[in-house]
Amino acid sequence: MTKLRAYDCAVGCPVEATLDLIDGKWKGVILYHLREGTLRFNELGRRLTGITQRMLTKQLRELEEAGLVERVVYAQVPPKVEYSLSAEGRSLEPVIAALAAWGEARIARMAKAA
Amino acid sequence: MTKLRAYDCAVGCPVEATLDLIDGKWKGVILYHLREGTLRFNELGRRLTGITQRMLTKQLRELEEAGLVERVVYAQVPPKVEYSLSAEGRSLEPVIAALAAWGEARIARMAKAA
DNA sequence: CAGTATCCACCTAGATACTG
DNA sequence: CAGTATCTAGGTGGATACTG
Repeated sequence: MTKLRAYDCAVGCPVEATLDLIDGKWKGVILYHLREGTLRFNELGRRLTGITQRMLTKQLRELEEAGLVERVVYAQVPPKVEYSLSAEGRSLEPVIAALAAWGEARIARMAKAA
Repeated sequence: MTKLRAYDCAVGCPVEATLDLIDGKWKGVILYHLREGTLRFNELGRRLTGITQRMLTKQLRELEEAGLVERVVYAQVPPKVEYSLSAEGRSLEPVIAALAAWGEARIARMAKAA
């Protein structure tokens, strides 16, 4: 037993709750791109450098399950599937914007340091 | 080759840049707790339900290397080590606050839905 | 008190190939 | 077009024991 004592999880957990949803290299960026509007599966893929179809599918399913993204399938051939932010997802926009703004400032600082 | 084409990484990457730094279940929460002031190693540990010493050490080292957290060692027995936000870390406060605020609202919504 | 040192199970995510 | 199916290397993080 080296596990540290636990006595106040509630404090700070909201941060974790949010991060859990937008975690993992892709979700935040997906949300970022969907802010601008609806995108089809491959349109989104093209905006996410290096992601595989498998990963994109997985991340979108998780975002959908979290209620942040909506998926609309058009019954046609060739298939057409559109992804967009749900109301809950749009409520995250200020958070995504904060992440983006800070990231930009940080990148600028790093560039200047070099 | 199923990897999707890449042609505009720069867009949205700031989000990823930020998330990379506060990623992984603990860092965001650590930053959250350090907002309130300097904390010693075990004080911090007690606030992070279920974290092991190994993990806490690792996360703190990474935050330190990212320049977000400062570590001050007092040459005494028993040891005393204090952690606090650096200036760069403090610049993240609005972001952490946004994450926390949204998380709280989300948790409240979920509670009401049940 | 504030860590190190090991060991290990699991998961993540990439590569690749195939399909309705 | 929008996925699914497999396989797998590597990393993440947990458990546990030990220490200056």
